[in-house]
Amino acid sequence: MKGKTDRRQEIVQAAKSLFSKKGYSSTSMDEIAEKVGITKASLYYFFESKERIFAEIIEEVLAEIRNYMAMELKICKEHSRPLAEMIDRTISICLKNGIVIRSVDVKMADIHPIIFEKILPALAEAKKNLRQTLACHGVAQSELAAEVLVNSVHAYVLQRKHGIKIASQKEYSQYLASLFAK
Amino acid sequence: MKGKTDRRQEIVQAAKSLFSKKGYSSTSMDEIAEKVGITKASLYYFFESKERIFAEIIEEVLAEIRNYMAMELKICKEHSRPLAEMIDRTISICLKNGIVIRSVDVKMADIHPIIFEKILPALAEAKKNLRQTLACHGVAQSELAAEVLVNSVHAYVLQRKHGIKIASQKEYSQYLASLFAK
DNA sequence: GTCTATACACGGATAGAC
DNA sequence: GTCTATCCGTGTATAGAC
Repeated sequence: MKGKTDRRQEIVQAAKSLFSKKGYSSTSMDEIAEKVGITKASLYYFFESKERIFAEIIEEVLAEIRNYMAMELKICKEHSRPLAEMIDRTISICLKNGIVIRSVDVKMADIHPIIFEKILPALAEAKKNLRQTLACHGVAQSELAAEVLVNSVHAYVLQRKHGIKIASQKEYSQYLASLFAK
Repeated sequence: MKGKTDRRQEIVQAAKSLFSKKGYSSTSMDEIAEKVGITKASLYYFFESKERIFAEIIEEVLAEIRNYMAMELKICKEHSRPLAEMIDRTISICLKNGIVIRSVDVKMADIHPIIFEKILPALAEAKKNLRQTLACHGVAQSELAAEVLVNSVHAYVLQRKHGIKIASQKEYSQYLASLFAK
């Protein structure tokens, strides 16, 4: 009925939404299947395991983030734009994806080491791009700044997902920018 | 053989260590029991459920954090001490406990609402004390600052636990202080 | 491709002996 | 208090029909 790629993508979307909210191990294949509107068995037509779905999500998200970060670096080099806007866009991208990938999270998910090793480079490159972009915006100690920024955005997305009261996106990004700018 | 309170405490310690590293739902009662050196069944002599162990850990950690925060607030009001030192001490306390409790984490653990409601006040008070302490140190927008600080320390502890390369505690606390101080 | 049925392992929890 | 044995629900994954 659906194109093969469509279904795959639906599954990835459903799983992404559930993993990001409840965490990898608390999410069952049944829940993913139900969200897609098929049965659990059908998932295994597209993916050989739950871990493989997780790996695909991570690869997909990291690819998008990496592309985005590369673009931000380019923007920063060519024009002079406010840091707050860059952070605001970063939060938007992360909210759209609904999930912020950090190596700790992957380690906590207890994903098979071989899969983990495969995604490490993408993770490292995304972080490197973020660091360079911050440096380009004149942020001091960009390594540590990137660390703080990633964790702040990670927590922001999570809290929004769980309906926990938190500052507006605009307020939050301006605050973070003000921390790094001074 | 052991005093009743001792065993209870051993169980709490083992569970704390495992929950904080692998997360609540990825940790099994068997693992906790093995770490203590008893069987799973024996755990149920002391605790009626896995959730109850979790609740006890949270209560214990929050009590310590709350006391510590109250002390920091007092210190700050009476003497004038560097912010970096306060942050450094906070990280030490969190590393010692091995776990930083945030409401998102409790929500993600999918703990029974009734238990969750019980710990909410302690969570709120700890955060309030942190906010006041930061304000006392002259930190602007202390609400947002507390948010960023908690998440940074949370991530720091987690990364240390998983052996992920990160700045030294001293460097990290000084950096965070420098962000808030300016 | 999607389903029903099922195999199989794991995890939480209890029963009852010692 | 701690154990062995066991119950039972859930979860991943597979077999095989349609």
